[in-house]
Amino acid sequence: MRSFARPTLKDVAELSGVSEISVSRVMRNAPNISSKMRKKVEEAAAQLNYTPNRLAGALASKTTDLLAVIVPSMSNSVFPEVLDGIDSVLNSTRYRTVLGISHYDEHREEEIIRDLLSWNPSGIIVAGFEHSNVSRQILSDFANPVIEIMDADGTPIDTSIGVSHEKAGILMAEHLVQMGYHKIGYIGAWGERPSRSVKRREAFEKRLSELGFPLSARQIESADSAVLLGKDACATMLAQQPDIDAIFFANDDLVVGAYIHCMQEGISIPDQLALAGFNGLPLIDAMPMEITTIKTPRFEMGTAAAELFLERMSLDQPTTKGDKVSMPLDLKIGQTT
Amino acid sequence: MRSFARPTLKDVAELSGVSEISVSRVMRNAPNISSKMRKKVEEAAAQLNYTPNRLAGALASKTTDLLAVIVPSMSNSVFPEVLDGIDSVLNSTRYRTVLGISHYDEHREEEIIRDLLSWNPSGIIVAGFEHSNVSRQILSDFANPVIEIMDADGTPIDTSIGVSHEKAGILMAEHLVQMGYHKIGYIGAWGERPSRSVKRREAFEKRLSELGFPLSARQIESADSAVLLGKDACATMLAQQPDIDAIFFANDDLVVGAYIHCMQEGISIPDQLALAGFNGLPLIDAMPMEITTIKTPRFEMGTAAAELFLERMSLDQPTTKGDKVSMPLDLKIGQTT
DNA sequence: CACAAAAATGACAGCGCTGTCAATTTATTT
DNA sequence: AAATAAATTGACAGCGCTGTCATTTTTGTG
Repeated sequence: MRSFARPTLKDVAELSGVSEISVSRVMRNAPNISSKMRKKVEEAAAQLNYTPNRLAGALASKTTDLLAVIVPSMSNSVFPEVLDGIDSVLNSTRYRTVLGISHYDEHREEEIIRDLLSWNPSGIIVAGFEHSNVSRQILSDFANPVIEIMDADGTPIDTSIGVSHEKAGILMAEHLVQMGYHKIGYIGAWGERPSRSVKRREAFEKRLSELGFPLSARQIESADSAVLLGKDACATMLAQQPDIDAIFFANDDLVVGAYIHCMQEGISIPDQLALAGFNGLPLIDAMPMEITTIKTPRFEMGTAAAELFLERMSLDQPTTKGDKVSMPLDLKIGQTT
Repeated sequence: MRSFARPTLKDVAELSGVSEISVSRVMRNAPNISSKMRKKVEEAAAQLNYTPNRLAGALASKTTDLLAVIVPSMSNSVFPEVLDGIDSVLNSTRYRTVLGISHYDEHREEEIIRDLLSWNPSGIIVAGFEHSNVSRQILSDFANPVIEIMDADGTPIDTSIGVSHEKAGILMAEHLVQMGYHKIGYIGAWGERPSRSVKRREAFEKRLSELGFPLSARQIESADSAVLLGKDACATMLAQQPDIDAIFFANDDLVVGAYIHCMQEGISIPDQLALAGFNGLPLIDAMPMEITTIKTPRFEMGTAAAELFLERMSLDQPTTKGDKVSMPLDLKIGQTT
């Protein structure tokens, strides 16, 4: 039995000679407190080193200052950046983040959703529109804001903030064809589990076909996206189809690996092979050559989601469903295409 | 007023015709429950789609299933990997992580500690031994496990799990001198705020001096460690002191930037300049050349911390202070030294 | 200065659950 | 079958706080 010998409201009330509820009001900065009262209570609280028990407060008020956040992965900088964005907005507020990592597994996501919601968070942020049916049901029933981030091509349960991966695919298809590449390959990772990368690739392929140059090679790795994986995948694809003249990668770490592979093998970029990535990770800024990519606003999706959450919390009707925010993509044309 | 029309224990109790406490027992898998009872209750719970309110449970039992985790940064893969490690252990348990990011700021760390502890977590994981006096006091008074991760050179408040940064500095000093480098530079970042990097550098410098080749150049950047920063910092150092023959970097992303700089500038590695990093980030595995670095067990520090936490929670006396765990470092000698 | 209105404070119940211990039922022993 | 032990179930209070509404004090007005 762990002991929390922490002082309670009662202790502060007794020491300062006022009622518990008044102490509660002072601690919460409620209105209509005389400065005399405030001073008395604050002194007593300081003397006892009192910290409110938020659990009790949350139970009594039926509101927690917790925001549940479920990310699919921590293995590249995408979601840490999103979390950083969320935190940057929340850290000056009373809200804290409760974290879950789903590892791109719908079933685990469902468990985590269930578990996190049992803490009665004031809202929940999840990635994408892809959830198990049960998850979707639970989230629909949840009385507080549900914010789906990262994607913009789909119907949100409540509110979504993200980018259009379809648009990204189309954008890149048009760019590559326009630059004169006709034998184009695609390399993905993670077994393409987040459906938004599937959407992106399919839109990419569709647009390529429309433009008359259907995809020449497609390779989806099951491992996590990583620089090394991109290097190997690129080598494999080139070995199988040496006539490929451009490759679009599902993530920037892959394209960096491919770039390094080409440097090592003396493959001239973009003459022999053009390379393009996705996300605009900080990593690519350091490469000797500017790498073509589509920048996604990861940190900003985090901040936007957190701000939207705060906004909803400040309304009378936080229950009112929100809408769908599509954030801009930025095709950064570098020297690799 | 947000409504949680969620069913409660009482609802389940009424539907199944038993007492609330029995429902509670079934939900918690308490011992001594007849299978008849279990079945009845579980059916009723399923029918109502009942989820326990952990807030109430936590208040009543004075134990939460929350573990507070405060990391200093999300801007490179170090702490995401640690979090991933923590999560990998915790996700099969009932414990959840409440996250705070201190941005290497003691004052903010203090606020976050205060805030997170008000949720009565069952434990807290913080980075390093460097805390404000108030933080240290609060953590000492905290009745549950306090685990300080990342470092091993210091006195833990309660328990620590980390690597010896002093040893790392010494290791690298010896390696570089042994390989024949005598004009050695050091490049750091983040304004060297986490004290463990200071310790590492100082041990490095001390050992170099002892070996007769004191540090020739030292450059501490104030920005966050990043590939691009390493590139620029390396360029600056070489411009100022072209005779430097080896550089030890505070983090691998810096060394990768420097490596790319050298490739771009035609500086031959390791003949003209030797490079060594720290951490063993996945990033360096993809470079055309094996980069010398000291691998730190980041994911493992996360798992070890979480396991230690679980172990403490399963004891009768989780209050008993733990000890100090020093995890091994791995000097990976590559082709850049 | 009397009186209404506004501000400040307090009493009380209860949020949804669990710890404790008592009461009941079932199993075991002689 | 009676007596005892063990397993199962329940009653009750209370965790530490806040919502609601009642009460007291202060302020403002004619």
